[in-house]
Amino acid sequence: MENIVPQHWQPLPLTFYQRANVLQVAKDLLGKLLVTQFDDIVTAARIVETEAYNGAADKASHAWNNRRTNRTETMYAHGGVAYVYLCYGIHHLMNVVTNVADVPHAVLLRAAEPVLGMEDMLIRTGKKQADHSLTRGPGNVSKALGIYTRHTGASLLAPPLWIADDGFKLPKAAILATPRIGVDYAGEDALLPYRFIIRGNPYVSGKKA
DNA sequence: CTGACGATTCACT
DNA sequence: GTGAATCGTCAGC
Repeated sequence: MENIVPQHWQPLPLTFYQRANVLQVAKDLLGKLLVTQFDDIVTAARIVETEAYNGAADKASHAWNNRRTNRTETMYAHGGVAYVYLCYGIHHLMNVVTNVADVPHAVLLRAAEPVLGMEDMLIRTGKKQADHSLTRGPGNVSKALGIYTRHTGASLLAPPLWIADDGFKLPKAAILATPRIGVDYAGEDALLPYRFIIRGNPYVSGKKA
């Protein structure tokens, strides 16, 4: 059975992504819907964990010190596109590029809660039964939604890959800021509270907070 | 061209 | 808690 994208799911506008404060965008992405549609297969999940990467000033970022390589070039695109890269040779990590062109801000999507297309997520991940691990952790999110490195640079404003607002309101008190995961190499910047989670959500990765 | 390694995950002790 | 999986990327020669 194929799923249909509800009409009231509105793609986030370019202005959402192109704001100057990547921390604000990372917070505002909580509660929004990450949606993919490939060959009429629709899957969607509500974002419950994000991490901000604050451009040239951020030692944890691929774009620290304005480091520019073939891989990171997408981070220098205008806000509103995807930056997807391969980690450990296995995992495809999905980021949202923010701000204007040549400012390499990005938000890593670390966890989500399945909303639509659970059956197809199970097929993609090879799992037999749904549990919280299905879309917990950035590698798992991409796998469940069918996102790969070939989607890097793709627009987030329309199918096949986009982020939508369905009217869901997240209470401000539900947002918790913590240090980022797996960035110990960044020295003091590893301590910055640039990770945002929905408090108590079972899909959030990492140890209990 | 070569070697080291990562914004991770999972199985296993 | 520990270690393997697995390959594109990047610095260095």
